[in-house]
Amino acid sequence: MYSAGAAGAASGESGDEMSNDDQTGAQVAPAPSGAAAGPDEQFEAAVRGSVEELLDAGAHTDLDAMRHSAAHVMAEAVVGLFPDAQLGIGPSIDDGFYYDFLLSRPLTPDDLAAIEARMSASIAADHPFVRKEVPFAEGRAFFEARRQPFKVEILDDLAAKASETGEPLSPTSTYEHGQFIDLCKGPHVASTGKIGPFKLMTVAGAYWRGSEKRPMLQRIYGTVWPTQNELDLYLQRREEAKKRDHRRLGVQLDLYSFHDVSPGAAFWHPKGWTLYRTLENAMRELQADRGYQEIYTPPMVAKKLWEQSGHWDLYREHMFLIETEEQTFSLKPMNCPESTFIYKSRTRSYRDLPLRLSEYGKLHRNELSGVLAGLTRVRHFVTDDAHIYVRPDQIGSEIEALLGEVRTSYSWFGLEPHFTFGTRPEKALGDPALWERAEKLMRDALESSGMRYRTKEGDGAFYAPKIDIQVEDALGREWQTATIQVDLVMLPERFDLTYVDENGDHVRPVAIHRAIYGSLERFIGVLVEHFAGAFPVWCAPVQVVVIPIADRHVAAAEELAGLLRARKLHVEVDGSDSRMQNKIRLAQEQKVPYMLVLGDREVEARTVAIRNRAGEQENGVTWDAFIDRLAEETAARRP
RNA sequence: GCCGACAUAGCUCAGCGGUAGAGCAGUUGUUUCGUAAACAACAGGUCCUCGGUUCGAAUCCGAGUGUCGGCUCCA
Repeated sequence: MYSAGAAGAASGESGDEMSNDDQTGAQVAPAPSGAAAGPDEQFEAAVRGSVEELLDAGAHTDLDAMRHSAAHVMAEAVVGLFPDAQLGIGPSIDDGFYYDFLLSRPLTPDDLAAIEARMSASIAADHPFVRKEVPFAEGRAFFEARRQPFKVEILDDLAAKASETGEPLSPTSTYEHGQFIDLCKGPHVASTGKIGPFKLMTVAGAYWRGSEKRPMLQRIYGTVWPTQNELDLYLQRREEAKKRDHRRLGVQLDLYSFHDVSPGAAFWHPKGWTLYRTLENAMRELQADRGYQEIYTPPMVAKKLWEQSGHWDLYREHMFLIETEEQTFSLKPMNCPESTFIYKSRTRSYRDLPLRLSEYGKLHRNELSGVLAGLTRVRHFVTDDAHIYVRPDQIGSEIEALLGEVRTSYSWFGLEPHFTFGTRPEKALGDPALWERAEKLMRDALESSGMRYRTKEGDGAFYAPKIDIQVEDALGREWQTATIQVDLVMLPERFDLTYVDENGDHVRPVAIHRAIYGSLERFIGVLVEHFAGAFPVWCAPVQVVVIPIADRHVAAAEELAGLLRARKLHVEVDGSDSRMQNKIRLAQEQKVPYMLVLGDREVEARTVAIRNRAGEQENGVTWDAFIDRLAEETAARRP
């Protein structure tokens, strides 16, 4: 919205919303429609808080322009209620808009209602949006006089930038509607009457220019759509997402819970832990097929190891420290450094490589209290981690194979992985030349694999460039899960790893860090929301509920359950004295794939009446036939 | 960590200065039932914690803890 020379706005994608957490991951913004990236395309975001970012009101389409116009109308309403309000920025975003304000007091829900009422009045009045351009100095003086220091700051930044590049200073453009005037580059709809049905959603804090060193403003989020129907659909979608919230379903399905005695760590209930182990074991099987060897290393490690690995310098703030007997230890935030002890426990030959060491290590990261969120952002979690030591010539084929692991395991859930390549970050370990080499190796592997990926510069781990994998859930939200990193720096150099090559020389191996689920915790959170709790048969914590119709059928039900358990299938018997209808209702609510009804007919014939959770019915199936069918379905791991 | 909101029975929530309520779940009894809720009785609470105001606090105020919505961060 801010005036002048914001041609670079198109780079705004919402890439700056992207997370680069590699193992716990964080939710990433839905991929912007324009961001479909082929192998050659770069994915670049405006630097957070930069003048480019501030200038980009996100108004690239007609809908964006309307949303951005709604932000102006909201600002008009807020200024009406708070004449001293200082205005930040107010761009359009996915599904709506926001505007940031510095106000004399915190906003309340009542304020939101009052703001909405004023907005409606302004829209009804159908004020035209009028663009004006004035010379820079005049524009600056105008906002200075109106006591809008944030606007003045933006203008001063523009001036500074212009004098740097030697370009002429563009005139200041403003948009005015009714009594309200704002620094803005546009575009806008013709008049306020063109703004569709809207709703203010929430108030939140937001640092000015995204910097925790700057003042915190109050941000109001709103949504606006061309038609009432689209607004209703959007609100319905949000309701649907709420119903799928893994925090809510975790309680409903008795999977896990959270307690104030351990913020950021899940308490796994029997059913949740069954799911957890099922996923873990599926991955173990895949790893066994690929020649991984599982290890286990201590969760608490002395400081000197972290000094050697570089974590002490670059990662200490996220580590839980423990002082004992005048030594400092840390709960490990990553598994990688410890695997080197196992690597170094004997002299390695080139014939030993690739050496694939997997570890389901318990990790602790001291995340800020404010970022914790259910299973998706935790302080304690386990990754399906592995460190693969390879010869340089094996990197390409290994990465190829790892990408195959991702495809295979994600197909168990019907998830379609997306790939992002992250390069050397600002805070990075080691020689830039090594980084360049590692990046080239990874890029080559990606290119030769022929798959689509996008690049995010500076998004690598502090010790290695990485390929991150995101998945989209059933509601189109993207989550970061897996990661593959090619490390020439931390493990090989800092821990002085070598192997003996064909010539008898001691040379450096390359360490590939990889996690396919990423954190089990996070992955399960994503799965719960993706499936809305109705897990595929193969990993459902309860695959079958046997429902005896009357007491006299309970013994047979237990017998059938015993046969199922003997095949490692997860079964429960509802032997309560509830009526059958109620037992079915409860099993439905628990999203159990199969309900087996046992009455006189079935017990006599040793058959079952099958009802699946879609409500489909199949009668007279023999016990053996059902057991074989379920065992087959479980082994096949179909989504 | 920062801004704001919220915290009442196992769960979902009502009550918002005058000795704590509902539905579901639980227990017990009756019922033995054919594809999404049988009937009844009973039991269940330091109203998050600590402090303050008040004759009196679940209710008002302050601090702490946790959670939620964001921001920042995120290997």
